[in-house]
This record gives sequence, C-alpha cells and structure tokens, in this order.
Amino acid sequence: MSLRHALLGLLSHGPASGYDLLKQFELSLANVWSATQSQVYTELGRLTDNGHLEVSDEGSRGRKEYRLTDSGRTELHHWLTQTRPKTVRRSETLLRVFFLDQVSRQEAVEYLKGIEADSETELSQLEELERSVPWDSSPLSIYGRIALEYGIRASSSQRDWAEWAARQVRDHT
Amino acid sequence: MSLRHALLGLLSHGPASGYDLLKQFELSLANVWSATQSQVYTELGRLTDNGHLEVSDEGSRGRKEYRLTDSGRTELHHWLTQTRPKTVRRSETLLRVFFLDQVSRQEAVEYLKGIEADSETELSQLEELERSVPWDSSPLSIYGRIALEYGIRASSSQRDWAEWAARQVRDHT
DNA sequence: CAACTCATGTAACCAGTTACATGATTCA
DNA sequence: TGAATCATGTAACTGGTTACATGAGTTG
Repeated sequence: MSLRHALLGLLSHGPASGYDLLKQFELSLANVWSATQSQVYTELGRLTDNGHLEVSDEGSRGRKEYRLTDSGRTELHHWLTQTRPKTVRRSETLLRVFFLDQVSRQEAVEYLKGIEADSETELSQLEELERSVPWDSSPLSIYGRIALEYGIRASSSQRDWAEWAARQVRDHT
Repeated sequence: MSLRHALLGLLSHGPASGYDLLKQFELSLANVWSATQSQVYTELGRLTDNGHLEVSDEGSRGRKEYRLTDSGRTELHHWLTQTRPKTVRRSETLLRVFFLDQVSRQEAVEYLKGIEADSETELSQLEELERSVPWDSSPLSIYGRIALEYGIRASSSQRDWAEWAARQVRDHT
C-alpha cells in the first residue's frame, strides 16, 4: 500500500491539510502516483488513528492540518531504505499487442501508430515541463528532475518502440 | 476491466479450460498481465452468463472447456480497435525517488543502484527468453516478438536511467 | 447574493489478492 | 498407496473509483 507512504512523504516536507495534499497529487505527483479525494481523506484518518500522523491545527471551514509524528517519519524511512518497490506487470497497451493477430494488418498498424502519437504527445508535454521549471540545486529540485527524466526517457523509448513495431507489421511479408 | 479482454483474447486462439488459461497467464502473459486463480474462474462465469463465452465441453475431473461466442469475438474486436489503452500512472519506484531527499545521499545512491541492478537482471532474462524462443513468421510469433521487444527496451532504458540518476546524486555538490 | 473555491466525509461499487475448501485422476 | 497434478469454487479482505452529501468562506 503506497498511498500511505505517498502521504507520509508529502508531509515530510511540512504539515498540510487533506485538501493541500490533494492538490499535490494533481500537480507534482500526477505522473507518479494518483489518488482520489475519498482515498486521501480516508487514509489520513487511518494514519492518525495508528499514530503516524497527528492533527497539528484546525483552521476555518473545518480545515485540519496534519503533521508527521516520529513514528510516521520512522515508517517513511523504513519504506525508503528497507523495502523494494514492487513492479506492476500490467500493461493494457501490451496486452492488446498480444491479440493484434485478431484484427487486420491495417488495423494493427493503426493501433501502433496511435501509441506512437500518444507517446510523442506525452514526451512533448514532459519536455515542456522540464523547460518551464526553474531547477536549482536543492534536494527537491534534484530528485524532481530525476523523476522527470525517467518520464522523458520512458515516453521517448515507447515512441521509438511503437514506430519500430508499426514498421515490423507493415513490412512483414 | 482488462482481465475480461485478456480471457477473450486467449480464447480467440481456440477453446480452453480455466486451468489452461491460468497456465497461459503464468507463462506467456506473465510479463504483460497477471491474474489469480480465483479471478479467472470468477470472470469465466461472468463471461458465460453474459453470453461472450459458452461451455463447449465438459471433461473429466470437472473440467469445463470454454469457447468464444460471436458476441465475445465482437467484443474483443471492439476493444482492440475502438478503445484506447489507459496508461496507469503509478510507479512505486518513482514515488520513492520523489522522497529520496529524506534519506542520506549514500542511501539514495544505494536505492538507485538497486534499481539499476534489478533492471539489468530483468533485461538479461528477457534477452535470454528472446534467444530461446524459435521465432517464425506466424502472426503469434510476430506480435509476441514485438511485445518482448517492448520489455527489452523498457528495462534497458530503466537501467540506463538508474545508472545516470545514481551518478547525478553521487556527483552533486 | 450568486458563483466559486475551500474543505471534509461517507456509501456503494469494482478489481484484485489471499486463503480456505474440495475432489478426481495419474504416476512412481 | 501416497504424492503430485489437474481442476474448480467461494469467502474475506484490501485498494481504488464513482458518486453523493454538506457546508463555510471569498470574490465579483
């Protein structure tokens, strides 16, 4: 369960409300981990119950500000250093490739060209993002830049693969 | 819900039992889509109820063989040509990168070197698989080869990224 | 004062995992 | 005859999505 750790991680940079955290999921974390509103509020409740977080302030409009406890910080550190990320082996894109023999060759090429176009679009967006962020030498900047670079390399690699794959199918005699 | 379409896709190559399909998930589909035993049997029941599949034979030991109906074939074709794969934006690996500023620089480098090693291992396994399969010019071979190539490119790209990232962190003054 | 944003909470549902339960057939 | 394999089914649980519900403060 990584949502728990995403929340602990975000709160390691300082206290925030559920609403604040939700914005972070939509903005900075959008390409890395998604979370819904109901999920965030529910998990904040659980993390408070088990002592990883505490409500540090209650503001207007029912706003509650959460702060990481020592226990929460320990849990975050443990997750970062003592556990290995589990890779999810589930790609809808690739699953379809497996069954492309069920459609005409032209339809298969169209599918792969669609993937190529989507990857190209994503790549452009990430490159634009890279240009627009004022990178400095702070830790956040360094690691944010590294995460972004991952996305750039991944979408570029996927674009090249899709282009190659479409050619394989088209040229196949 | 792609498990449904994975089952339709597998059955498009001919009738099979739940048990047979489970083997396919463990072998050929392992790197693309995973499914558990309970999931497969439950979904086969649902697909039979809604007419996408039919029980074509009942063998010994309670074995039931399922066959794709016209309705099922139509659904598979529709999924392949009329719907776009949705990309899951959820990477535990990358989520951790986002919070690496919470651990020492040495721990961060160790984490990234670990990713590099894991990607390298995966790459070797996929390359070994590629060498061991007797590829021919059948549709299954063509598309299987394309799917495998995706994995090879992805793990190679991830390895390079992790190596680069570790260097960024180590050399950062 | 209407529209918008801030802000939280919960219920119902869907997909996927783990675990339990059972029994038939094959093979050494 | 005991172990392995074939074969299916279901219950309990976890993580994630969609939808509903409510209300306080801000801004034009």
